[in-house]
Amino acid sequence: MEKILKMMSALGEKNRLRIFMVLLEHKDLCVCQLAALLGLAMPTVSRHTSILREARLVQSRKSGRWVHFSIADSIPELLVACLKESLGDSEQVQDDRKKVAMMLCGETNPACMTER
Amino acid sequence: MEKILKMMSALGEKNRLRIFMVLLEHKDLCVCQLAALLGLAMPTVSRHTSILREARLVQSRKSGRWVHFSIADSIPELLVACLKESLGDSEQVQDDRKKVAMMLCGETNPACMTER
DNA sequence: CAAACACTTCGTTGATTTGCTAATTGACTA
DNA sequence: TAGTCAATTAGCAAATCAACGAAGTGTTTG
Repeated sequence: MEKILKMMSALGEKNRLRIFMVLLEHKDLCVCQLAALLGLAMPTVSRHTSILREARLVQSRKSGRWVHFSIADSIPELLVACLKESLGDSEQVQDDRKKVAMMLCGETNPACMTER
Repeated sequence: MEKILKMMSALGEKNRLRIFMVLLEHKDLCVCQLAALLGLAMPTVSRHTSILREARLVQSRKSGRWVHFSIADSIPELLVACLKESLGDSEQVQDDRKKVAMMLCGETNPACMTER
């Protein structure tokens, strides 16, 4: 019960839900990309990602000085299905999708992407 | 997005998740039965049920001086499936199931059930 | 009509959460 | 090696939340 409870409360916060939905489509985003997306300070995003990780919704992989986040392997399939169905075409999710796509094309760069 | 967010944060609190899981199996429980189950004061339970109702997870029906709660009709099926799968056999859920069954048999009575 | 009962609303208190900046860690690079 | 950059940790202020008891609403019953 504790496990589901953590998952639900992790996803019951707007910024964390946005992070999660973005990660469903774009693997391996780093903290500063997420910070740029959400318009939050890096430490704030770092805490959100660690809450998502403790809830086993997200996993991280360190690579050089970056930490890349992805959806966890062991995540309940029905939860993902439910979220995709319920807000796959929500305005917020679509906006975020576009923003990240632009980021990855290099059209709008957060600090961490200026030289890679 | 706001809708799912409300649902998730409603279910991200232990007592509300317990109420929801119990209602999946027993329709038409009233506030004082839920209060007896959870060991909480009635105003506290009333607040929880109203949060669940605002999140459209639960619906209520007034009958005389009682208010009976049930799972809402329009609830996302996948969410229910996910919760059942994830914690259908959780210890807490099983305990609550037993407690409510005993309550309905009249073996342990909250105040509201002494004369009906 | 008055008392009892189920429930809700209100006001308060203590705990938790979200956001920030500043300081720290660890890894790359000039 | 010193400096830079991504990320985390620590510490703090503001907001939110969960619990309670007291008071109020509406309904049944004596």
